[in-house]
Amino acid sequence: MSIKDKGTEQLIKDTAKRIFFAEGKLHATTQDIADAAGVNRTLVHYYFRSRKLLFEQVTQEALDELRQLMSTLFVGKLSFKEKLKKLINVFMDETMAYPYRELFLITETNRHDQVHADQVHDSHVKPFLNDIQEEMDKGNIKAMDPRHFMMNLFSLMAYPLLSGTLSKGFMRISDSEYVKLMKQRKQLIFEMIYPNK
Amino acid sequence: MSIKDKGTEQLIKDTAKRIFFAEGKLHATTQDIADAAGVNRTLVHYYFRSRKLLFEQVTQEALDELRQLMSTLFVGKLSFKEKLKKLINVFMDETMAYPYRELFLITETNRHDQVHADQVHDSHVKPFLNDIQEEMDKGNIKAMDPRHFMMNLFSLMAYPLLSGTLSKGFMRISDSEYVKLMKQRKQLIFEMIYPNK
DNA sequence: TTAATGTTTGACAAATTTGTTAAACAAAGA
DNA sequence: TCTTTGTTTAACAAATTTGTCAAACATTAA
Repeated sequence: MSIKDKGTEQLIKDTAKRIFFAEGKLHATTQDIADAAGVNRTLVHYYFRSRKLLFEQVTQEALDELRQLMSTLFVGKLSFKEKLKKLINVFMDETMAYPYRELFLITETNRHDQVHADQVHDSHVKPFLNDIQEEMDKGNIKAMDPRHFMMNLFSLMAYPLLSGTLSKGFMRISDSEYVKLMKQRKQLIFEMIYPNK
Repeated sequence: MSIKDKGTEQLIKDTAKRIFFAEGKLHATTQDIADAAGVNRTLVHYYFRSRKLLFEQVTQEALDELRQLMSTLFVGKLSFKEKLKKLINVFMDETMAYPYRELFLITETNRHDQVHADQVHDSHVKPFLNDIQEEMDKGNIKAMDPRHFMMNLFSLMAYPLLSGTLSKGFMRISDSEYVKLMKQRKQLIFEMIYPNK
C-alpha cells in the first residue's frame, strides 16, 4: 500500500484531542489514550514513535486550526460587523466543543519553555488588528489599543467555557443552565463589543 | 517542640505554588518541587505523606484564598462602584503574580472528576450577585443576568494573563509591552463593565 | 499461491517517578 | 550529660509509564 492508511493513526489522534481538548485531562498517559481509542498502546508508538511526538503533532495541528479559523473568518467581503458576528458564532461553537484546547496549548508551551505560538503569523492577525483600528476610526467601536479589543473579545468567548467547572461550582449553576447561559453569550458578547447598533 | 515548625513545610508549599501558579508547570514532579525549594525530596513525603496530599492541600488553600478575596472585597461600606474598582485592582494584582492559579484549579478538578469548587459558598458569591442585580435595577450598569456580568468581569481580568504566552505569540507583543498592556487593563476593564460614569 | 509490505499484539526492558526505611543529625529539656 | 523528639539524608523498593522487539496477522500485488 503506497498511500498510508489513515484509519488507526487518525483515530488515535482524534481520541487524544478529545481527551485533551474536550475532557481537559492534560495528564493523560499513552495508555489512557490507547484505551479510550480502543487500540493497543503499542500502536501509539508505531504511528507516532513517542508520546512527545504525538503531543507535538496535536499541538501543531491545534495551532494550525486556530490560524485557519482566523484567516478564513477575516477574508471575504462581509462587513466588519458581519465578520465579527461570524467569528463569535464559529469560535464559540468550536470552544463549546473543545473548551480546553487553549488550556492544552498554554500548558504545553509552558512545559517546554518554547513558544510554538508565533507560528501563527502576522499575516493572519495583523490584518485583523488593522480592521479593528479602521472600525475604531469610523467610530463604530470604542477607541482603544486594538490588541485590547482582541483580548477582550477572546477573553469573553473563551474564559467562561474554560473555567466551566469552577464557575458552576462558585455560582451554583447546573449543567443544563450552563449550556443555556453559554448560548446566550454569543449575542451578549457581540452587544458588549459592538455596542452602537 | 510542641508547636510544629512551619519552616520547611511552608517552604515546600510556597515553592509548589510558585511552580504551579506562577510558572504554569502543572506537570511538576515531587523532585522538581524539591529541587526548586532546595530540599531533599524525602521531605515532601515527610511533611505531606504523598504527592496527592500536597496537591490537595495546595488546591484547598487556593480555593480558600479565592473565597477569602471575594468575601473581604464585598463587605464594608464602600459603594458598589468603589468595591468594583477595588476588586479589579486586587484581583488583577493577584492574577499578575499567579496567572496560572485558576488553570491549576481547573485541571485538578478535571483530573479527579471532583468539584471542590462548590466549597466556595453562596454565602460569598450570592451577596455579590445580589449587589450586581441592585446596581442594574438602579440603572448604573447594563441589565443582564448577573452571572453573565460576573463571568464577563472575571474573563476580562483573568484570561489575558492566563493566555499570556499565546497572546504574545499571536500578536507579537514583547514581555515589557505586555506588562504595560496588563496594567492598562485595570482602568479599561472598569470602564467596560461600568460605563456610565 | 506466494512474496512482500504494512499492521497489530504480547512480552519484555528501560526509564521515570513515587513511596519507605533506617540511620545520621540537630535541638531542647530533664 | 543523656535522653527524647523532631528533622534530614541516602539507599532502597515499588509502582507507573514509556519504549522496543519479534512474532502473528492481514492485505495486496506478482
